[in-house]
Amino acid sequence: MHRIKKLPRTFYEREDVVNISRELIGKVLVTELDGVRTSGRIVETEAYAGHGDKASHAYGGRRTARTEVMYGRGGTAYVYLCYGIHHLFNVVTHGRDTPHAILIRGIEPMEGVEVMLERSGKKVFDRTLGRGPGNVSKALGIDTVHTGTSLLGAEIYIADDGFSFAPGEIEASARIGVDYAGKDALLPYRFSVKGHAHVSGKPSRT
DNA sequence: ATACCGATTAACT
DNA sequence: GTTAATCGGTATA
Repeated sequence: MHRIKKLPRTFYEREDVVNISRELIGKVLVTELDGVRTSGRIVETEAYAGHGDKASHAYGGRRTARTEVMYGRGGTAYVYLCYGIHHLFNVVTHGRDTPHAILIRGIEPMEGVEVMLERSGKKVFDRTLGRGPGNVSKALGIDTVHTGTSLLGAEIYIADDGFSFAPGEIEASARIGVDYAGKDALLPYRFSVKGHAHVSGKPSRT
């Protein structure tokens, strides 16, 4: 039985959100809601570097009821609704008053596949389960009521099960859907496992 | 109060 | 490759 270690507060409360973003690739995102446990390995992430990052909701120090969570401690969930339909799950990093966050964009389903299929309204397992940020939340049962939830608690957390991808399997690229961010849209803040089926976008070639 | 828009997805042509 | 769906957040008055 492999041992699973929940990531500690110190993992999240560090300065370099981009680096943390890369480190999250290969970790396991777990939700345990209403006694039902579902999990998946993170294969795609994007870093949002707070006030200095035009693509971030907290750009320029913007602070509203929605983004308030990002100004809290590292190790907190920031969930919001996009396009009125999709719940996007983010991990808040850095300490108080520095609104860094990491969007989880893709997971490879592990435990509770049946439940995830049901939540996603799918009949059979395929690559779209857990592929793309909206689908990640749907599969894991995360929605906006979970914003502000501590990742050190029992409901939602990220763990290290000892597995890791080889450095060469992880690639950096520009973030998705942030064209409005000008030059910040070009920053290589997106990390993904090369050619992995549960990474959004076209299959990457080597 | 009202108006515009989005860290997307799925279903089209 | 293109586009409709859909509604809370944010800005503006």
